[in-house]
Amino acid sequence: MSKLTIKTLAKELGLSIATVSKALKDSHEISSETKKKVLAMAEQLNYVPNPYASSLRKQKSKTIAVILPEVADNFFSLAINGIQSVAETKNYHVLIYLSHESFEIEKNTVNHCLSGRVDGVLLSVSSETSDAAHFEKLKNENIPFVFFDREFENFAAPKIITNDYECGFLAAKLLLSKGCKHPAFLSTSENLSICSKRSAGFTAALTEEGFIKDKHEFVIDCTGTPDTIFDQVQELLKNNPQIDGIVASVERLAMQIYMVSVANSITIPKELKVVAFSTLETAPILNPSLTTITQPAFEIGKTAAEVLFTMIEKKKHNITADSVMILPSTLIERNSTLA
Amino acid sequence: MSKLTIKTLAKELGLSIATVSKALKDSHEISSETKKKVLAMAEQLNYVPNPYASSLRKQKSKTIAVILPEVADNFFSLAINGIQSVAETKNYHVLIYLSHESFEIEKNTVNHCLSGRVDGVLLSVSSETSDAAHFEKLKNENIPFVFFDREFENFAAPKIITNDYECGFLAAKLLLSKGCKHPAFLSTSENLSICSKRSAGFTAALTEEGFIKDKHEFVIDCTGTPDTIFDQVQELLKNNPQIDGIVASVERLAMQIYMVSVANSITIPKELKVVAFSTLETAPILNPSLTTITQPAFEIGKTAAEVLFTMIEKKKHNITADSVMILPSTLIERNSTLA
DNA sequence: CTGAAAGCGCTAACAA
DNA sequence: TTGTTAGCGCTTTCAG
Repeated sequence: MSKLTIKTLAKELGLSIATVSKALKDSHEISSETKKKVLAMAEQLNYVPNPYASSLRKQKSKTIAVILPEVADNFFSLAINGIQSVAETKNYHVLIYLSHESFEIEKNTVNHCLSGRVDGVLLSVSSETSDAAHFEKLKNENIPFVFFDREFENFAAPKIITNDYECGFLAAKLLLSKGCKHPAFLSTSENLSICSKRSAGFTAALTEEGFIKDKHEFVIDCTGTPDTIFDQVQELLKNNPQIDGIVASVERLAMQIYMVSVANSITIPKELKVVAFSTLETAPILNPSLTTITQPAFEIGKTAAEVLFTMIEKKKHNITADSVMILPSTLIERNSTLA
Repeated sequence: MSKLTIKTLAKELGLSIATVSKALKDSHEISSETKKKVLAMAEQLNYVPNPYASSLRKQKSKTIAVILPEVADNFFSLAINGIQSVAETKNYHVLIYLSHESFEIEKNTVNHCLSGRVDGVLLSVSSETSDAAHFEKLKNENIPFVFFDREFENFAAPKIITNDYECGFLAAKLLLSKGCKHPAFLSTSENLSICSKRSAGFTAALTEEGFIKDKHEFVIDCTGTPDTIFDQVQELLKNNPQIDGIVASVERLAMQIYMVSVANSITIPKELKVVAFSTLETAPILNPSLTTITQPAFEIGKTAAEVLFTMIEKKKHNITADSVMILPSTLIERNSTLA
């Protein structure tokens, strides 16, 4: 099967390739007669234009990159869905890259985006990311990009995030109102914008109630691979039996808390109350049902994509601090925090 | 910032672009002196080659497409993870497309893959897909592709699937062994390979036990959007109080069964036993914990990608029926099927 | 070992 | 309204 290019079409039709090209894009300088013929022939021969030739020529790719830490995660799955939903309407293609929470990988991936491969980038930073030089490069090359969910603080770029601080605050207040005397905050990485904000809100609430002396009494950094989290949580609860309430900063931790409580016959909510930042669909049918702070994951992805396309289309790449959008999460009380 | 191409590099170094190009790919026909200089300059200037120029020239894209029904789904998230894990080692890029279970969208997406945009395609068919003409085109154009999880039956192509029939059989046997007299199978679409095989296994088990006259007594097609599934399931259970056991053919259905049982005070497992095809991480901490048939989702994605790359690399596109690989699922008994 | 030159398939001036 | 032509940035013969 010899390849089917615009040249083949042109020859077949007895027209020049320029005419065919223009007809294919419905240019006004082509007669509708010709257009019809061209379209018909293209249809018949099943012609599909080579996107790379076109990208090379036009210097744009109709493609965006989504760089995120992980895809096997409810939040990110939903966010990708949101992103796709707008990419589809724009006829854009979506390249997915996973950083696996690695700074190195994130940097390399961002670097590849400098090649013209993509017209824009959506990014949720890895937990290891400690410097913004790679983001700076994107900016210098004038490649539109938008942070979603996990931003890099102090770097000016559009950000679509949720109200993490308030929700941390709310979570603490909820636990206190339910009678907790020793609430703890399980963080994954204080390096992460979402975690540090959530824990700051948490701490603020405790302080407001006259609770805190030593921050570390209540905020525990629970780093480690998924495999080790169970052990860490178990250790923590064993060594600190006074803990009677926990805020799980991410979904993964909440599940491990439940696992540990099953394994150690800790009854939730009687002995331990739990509230989790989570988009788990199964929260209502857990044992006990789980009180969640649910992020608008789909909306965050969707909005981030919309902002990105605005930048791509308007070439208005200089949107900065003022374009931080905060989509609020919802606290849904369930049985894991019953008084 | 003027664009940084291989030409700029060449000028900067006082070499020809051909030499630079070869040096960049570590060609043996270039002296190591020159190579070193070129690499250094490329590094310093932060040169990133334009992938589209290269793709156009070489007629290959270093990109694969993954076409699947949905991404906000545990199974597919895990599968994508598996796919990415191998794409990364091959330095391939991954384009994600969602069919949203629509035949039309799937066809269009597959058509776009005919343009040379991708070197290969991984596909899990939509529930609406009823004909294979678009797959035939891929084959005619010699574009390697592999089905994963949801295949198109009677179409010869490599397929990485799980042992759906056996598992359907097993699920039925389990329910019967726990004393169920009226087990039902909740299908989403009998059009789907996975559903029809699972239900066939289910039916076979019942037949073997002398159970069945009318297939439709026990196999219920539960189509509809996620929103309506709750109502459908509720309706079903109300109208058929004799049903004392359910096999949920997909994860989504299992959750709705739980929701319905909560809303209608049906106690699982006493009044209703449930076993679900699912990769839900929260299965052990549901109320009650859910008996699952868990697919090796990551492995399926990974293996599918590996097979695809074998085809891409060996240009051995004619792998057919003999390359169907079956990765077995695991039945994990939990409290939702307690006798 | 290095360089000149052709061309991948398409678009966009510019001419006709 | 249609055609000619010059590249987009890169790879790859083929000559030197």
